[in-house]
Amino acid sequence: MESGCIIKHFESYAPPISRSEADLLASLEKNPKEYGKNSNVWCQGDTPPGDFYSLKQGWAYSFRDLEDGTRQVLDVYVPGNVIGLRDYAFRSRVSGLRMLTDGVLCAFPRSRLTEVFAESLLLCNIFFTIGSRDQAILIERLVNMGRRSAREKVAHFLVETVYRVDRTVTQPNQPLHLPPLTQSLIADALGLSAVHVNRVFQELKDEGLVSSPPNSGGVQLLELNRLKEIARFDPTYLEEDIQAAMGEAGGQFRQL
Amino acid sequence: MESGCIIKHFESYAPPISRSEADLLASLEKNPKEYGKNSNVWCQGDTPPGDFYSLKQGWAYSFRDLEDGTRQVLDVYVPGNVIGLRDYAFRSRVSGLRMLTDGVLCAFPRSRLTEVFAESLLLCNIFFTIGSRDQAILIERLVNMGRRSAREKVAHFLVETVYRVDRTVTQPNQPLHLPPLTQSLIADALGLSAVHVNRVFQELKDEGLVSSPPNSGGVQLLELNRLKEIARFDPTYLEEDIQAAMGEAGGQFRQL
DNA sequence: CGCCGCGTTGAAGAAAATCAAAGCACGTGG
DNA sequence: CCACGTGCTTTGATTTTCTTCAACGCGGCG
Repeated sequence: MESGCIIKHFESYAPPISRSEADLLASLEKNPKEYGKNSNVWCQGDTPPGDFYSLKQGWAYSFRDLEDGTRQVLDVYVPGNVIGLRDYAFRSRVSGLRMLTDGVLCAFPRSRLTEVFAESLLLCNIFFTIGSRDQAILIERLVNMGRRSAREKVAHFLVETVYRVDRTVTQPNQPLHLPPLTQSLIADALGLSAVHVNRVFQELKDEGLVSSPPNSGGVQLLELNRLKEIARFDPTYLEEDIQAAMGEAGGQFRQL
Repeated sequence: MESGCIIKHFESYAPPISRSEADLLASLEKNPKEYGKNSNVWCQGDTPPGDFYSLKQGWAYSFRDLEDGTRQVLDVYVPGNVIGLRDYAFRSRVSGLRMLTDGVLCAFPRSRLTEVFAESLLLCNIFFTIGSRDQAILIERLVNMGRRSAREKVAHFLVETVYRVDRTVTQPNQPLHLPPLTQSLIADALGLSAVHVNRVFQELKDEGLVSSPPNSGGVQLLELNRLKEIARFDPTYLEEDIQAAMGEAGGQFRQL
């Protein structure tokens, strides 16, 4: 994380980044702040939606609380993710953000984003890419929730999550490491009841596809390929490409 | 539509638009093309994802086809909407786009967008606002699908759709006019079976909340307020605000 | 006319929710 | 060290919601 988590993450979009733009990105990581497990970074309805954040360490998730006491988990974030662009156009937060574990976030004010747009066309494109990717993930979750069985939903959610973790934080030979997702969080993400998620888990455990060692705090995926089959998982929606987005003009910089 | 549907739509985000920027926007409406009802504008997987489109006339929807023959409808578009930003970061289309009625679309190439970013900070912000709004809509659909009953889902979907139509195309004293949504399209949008959607409709009709005159081709909402209650509809997520997004620097232009 | 897409209806069955209770790990305070 | 509370998981019994299958009606259109 030493060289800047955002930069590391963005390099996966656009490997060759200029020095000045790296500086620009680094400036977005100026205000690291620690947040405790289960603390709210912001709440839905907060006004005005002040800052964006980059997640430097730990896991977080965004969610909506409903009038009837239930909630919908919208997305789970891994280190390197940029969070809060979603609220860009609104007067108040459309969803809450809460820490899944202890972690570190870097805030940067919304107005700063406009400056970044003005200063670098590449970064403007990168942020657009992030927005596009965020939409692709939401769409896939929509498909998952709308047209798949509980078993498929759970498998898909797990596989997607390891994929996303893998992209940014996995060390080479570590086993696939998932955040400490509780079953009721998964349920709230997939529109299921916690009880039913548990039953699905039993099934998957009996088949030897996942395990949940009581102490390690989370789930382990034992048979990733089998789970992908069950989920009919197609990772296309996670494989964005800033080069493609910018076309032949890919390398061009904005004149300052 | 004569003065440009996009412009009209964007003025609802940011009323005072400069002449040069209006020209820029107008240039995005240069290639109107007609599409027949049920024709595909593009298909999921099409590569590369060439153009964005603005919907000038008619209705359209985006969707994903699944391996098992089912499909998930992702969003319904009304005139004035900009469609396809979602694919910005990808090598191929993540979803298909099909016409719900005869209509007119204006294409503009992806590369053109980068030029627009370079030329106008305001427009860059506007496109960012569109992306943010698109996300908010997807999130609301996620909530709808995950944590509401079929009755609530249908009510919510209908109310949202009239709201969006209302914003851009409704004439003052016309009755609330919906696109000709088939029940199975609604089902595919909400993750329900067409049969069950039909039963929900029967219920709503019996209560006098909606009607479906056989010839008018669609649904009519008779008791909007009652439907909003049922759906627990909160329009916040449709009320974006470019001014807020740009902050105090709202009026500034990029130096060319 | 006859086909086709869409809406409607009924009956049966599957998937998931709900309700209720108990177990288990972990931390906290006595 | 042990008792206790708390949050999460597990399990069974029951009920609800929604799906599936199958059939029929109905209007438009070649």
